[in-house]
Amino acid sequence: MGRRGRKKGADGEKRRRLLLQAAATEFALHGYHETKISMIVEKANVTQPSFYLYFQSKEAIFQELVDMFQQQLIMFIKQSLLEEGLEKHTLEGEITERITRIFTFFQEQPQLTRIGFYMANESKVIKNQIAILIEQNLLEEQRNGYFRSDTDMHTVAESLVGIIERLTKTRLLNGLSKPEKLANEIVRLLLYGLKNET
Amino acid sequence: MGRRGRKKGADGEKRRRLLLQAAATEFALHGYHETKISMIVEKANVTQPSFYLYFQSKEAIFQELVDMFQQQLIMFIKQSLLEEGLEKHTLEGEITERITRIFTFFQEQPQLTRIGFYMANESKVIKNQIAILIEQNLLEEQRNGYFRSDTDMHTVAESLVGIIERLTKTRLLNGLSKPEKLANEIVRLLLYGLKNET
Amino acid sequence: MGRRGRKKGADGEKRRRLLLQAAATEFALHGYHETKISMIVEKANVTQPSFYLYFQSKEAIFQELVDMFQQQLIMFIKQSLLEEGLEKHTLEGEITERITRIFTFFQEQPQLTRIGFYMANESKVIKNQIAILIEQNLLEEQRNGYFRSDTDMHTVAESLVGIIERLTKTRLLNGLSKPEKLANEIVRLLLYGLKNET
Amino acid sequence: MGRRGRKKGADGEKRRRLLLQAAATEFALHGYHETKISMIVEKANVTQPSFYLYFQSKEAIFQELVDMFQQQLIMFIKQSLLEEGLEKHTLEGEITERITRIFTFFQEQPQLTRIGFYMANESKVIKNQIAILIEQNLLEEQRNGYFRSDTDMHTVAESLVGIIERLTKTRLLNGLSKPEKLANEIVRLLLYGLKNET
DNA sequence: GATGAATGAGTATTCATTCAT
DNA sequence: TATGAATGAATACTCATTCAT
Repeated sequence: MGRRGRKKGADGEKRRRLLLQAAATEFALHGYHETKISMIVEKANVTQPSFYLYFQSKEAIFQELVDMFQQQLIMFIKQSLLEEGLEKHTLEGEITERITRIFTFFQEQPQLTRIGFYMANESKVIKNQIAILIEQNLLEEQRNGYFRSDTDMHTVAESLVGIIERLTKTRLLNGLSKPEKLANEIVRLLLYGLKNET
Repeated sequence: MGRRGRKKGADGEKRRRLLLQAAATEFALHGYHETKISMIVEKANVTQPSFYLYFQSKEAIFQELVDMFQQQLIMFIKQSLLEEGLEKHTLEGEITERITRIFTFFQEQPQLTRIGFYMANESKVIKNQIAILIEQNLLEEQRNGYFRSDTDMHTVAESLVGIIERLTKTRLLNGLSKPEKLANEIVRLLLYGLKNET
Repeated sequence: MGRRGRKKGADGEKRRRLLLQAAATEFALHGYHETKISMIVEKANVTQPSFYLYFQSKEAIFQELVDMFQQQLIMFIKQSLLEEGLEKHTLEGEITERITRIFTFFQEQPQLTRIGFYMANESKVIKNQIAILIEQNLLEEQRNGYFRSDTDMHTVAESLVGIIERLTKTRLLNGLSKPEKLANEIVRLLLYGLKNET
Repeated sequence: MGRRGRKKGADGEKRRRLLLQAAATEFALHGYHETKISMIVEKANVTQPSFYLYFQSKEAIFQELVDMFQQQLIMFIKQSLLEEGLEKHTLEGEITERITRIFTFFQEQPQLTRIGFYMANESKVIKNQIAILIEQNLLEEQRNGYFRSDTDMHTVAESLVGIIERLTKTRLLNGLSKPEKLANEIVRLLLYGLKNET
């Protein structure tokens, strides 16, 4: 069951994970530049050369965290696409469910989210990918007649990403709101608008 | 015209502005850490020690740019509050106008916006202030019966900030959309929602 | 009289030369790897960052010394070619003169010689160039009938370079012999051989 | 066959030789400093700590290779002294034979030669020893009247070493010339010189 | 007021070498 | 005997900041 190249037993893997965890914490807290290798290794109780036993450079470990975020997020979304649609019978419920899941993922991975969704250069790409995914979904519903045909779904998708981005930061990651509640509020707003119907 | 501090004459002021402009360009382009003092002074055609004649530190000049953004934005918003409400007779028009103005300001100050709205630590505070302002407006309209009473205006305000934040980055600052168009789309979305009324 | 790019006054140039001199001494003494930047700056009475004010890297200053050696050597040889041939009437005398000059140059630049002729990667190229130059000279004399026609001048040229290389190290640079004497011995050996004519 | 130190068995010896061979290859190719222990052990398919089971340090293994070169060379020369002189009847033939043998040894041990003759600090000593040996031979022939009495045999010996040194590098080790040919050319040059007798 | 020159204090990275098992 | 893992000790290089003139 050779894990990764020629070396590293269970002990090494453990230490590797320890470093990744420490790095995640520090990066999430202080950002890339303000986080020094010395801070990471201190938190992981490891010497500085040991760090380079497991990671090529500071940039490399940061990138690895970003990749973890990205891959886990993609996996998470793929799974969501497979599971859902079965039980939820209303459109509103389905959309709410999808957004809830994204929030849930962010909630469960607060550090990776801070790093991959807010700090990395790739975060731009990641958000764009999400926006595209959302847009495709919206377009399908629009074709199915659920949404107004005069609305530019690209802008809507971008807006939704913006909303998620902001609420994640101001309400979710600090524990002020729960995924379900946030998703519900957003969906109601986007579906029905603010305007009083009277 | 006796204006003239202890030290710098008109020439000095010119140089100071030159440095601020150069710093704005560089910071907006490369971010805080990747921007070196040497890059700023080179762009401003000024020697390194001269820099410290006008600014205490790298952080100080960055902060000054952030402050400029914040103050100009506040001034801009205050003016908007005074001017508007006169001509626009519909609620939708008024809201659209307000958002348009924010976008317009961002469009006119792309570098300061990048710095003060996206890179600075204060951007968090700035966005919060905008969110509060928006929320207060929304709450008033809600009290006036224009908006549903069952909607949490805090979340709406935050959402709007998120939307503005994202669309500014992905559509406005790169010239893909104009303030009016963006504002219109947003307002329609938020007022009436996506749902097909049939 | 702007010397070199935009900056550096006389003071800077002085320090630059100081560093070059110190580096030459240290490199000649300890070789590239065993010479640390700290040794160079200490010898030059300069701080480490100052070093980087004048040279991009350790490799760069070493290369500069190598280039100096190479260029001075080329200039020296060119000059020799122009001057000589006028007074010296015998072939032997002319050849001796040329070799003497090379030794003289090495003697006057012992450190650069150690660096550029023995330590640098380019030394291979430099020696080859000298060998080619010598070979061309020998071939001409051969065509003129001064030298045996059955001798491979390429090998002779290479041999002469080998002789110069070794005698420079074992006799010249440590002051055991003088250029003239060495050149005389070599030329006599190469022209007439060892064999007793009886 | 009770040979067997305290620790290493036959397997150990094999490994030791493997390491020596790998080290020879790497040192010959990249030099001392650019060769890392990690490169040696990788080439020998051995772990890093194993290396230290057989050699005290990087310097030690390098030194061992240098010693091997030196001892083998001495042995080789001693053998040559015993064997020759019997069959070769002419002086020229005898000298040619001796030089041929040295070249042959270098050709058969290219890596050790590169290390011991060109890279090691001892190479200076080794070359000096060879020079002394040669000088003694030459002096004897001189006393026997074969060589001019007005020639400084010390310089001749040094010159011969220089020639061998250079031709080995530029013609022998890269396969451009064969020992016999090189030796012949050298001896003819040194015995009879370049000068056309007419 | 202006500048050429200088530097203190970091900071990532490397590598030979050695534990602990 | 063998090895996965660890590390002490350096080392080149950077950059914001400040003298001295």
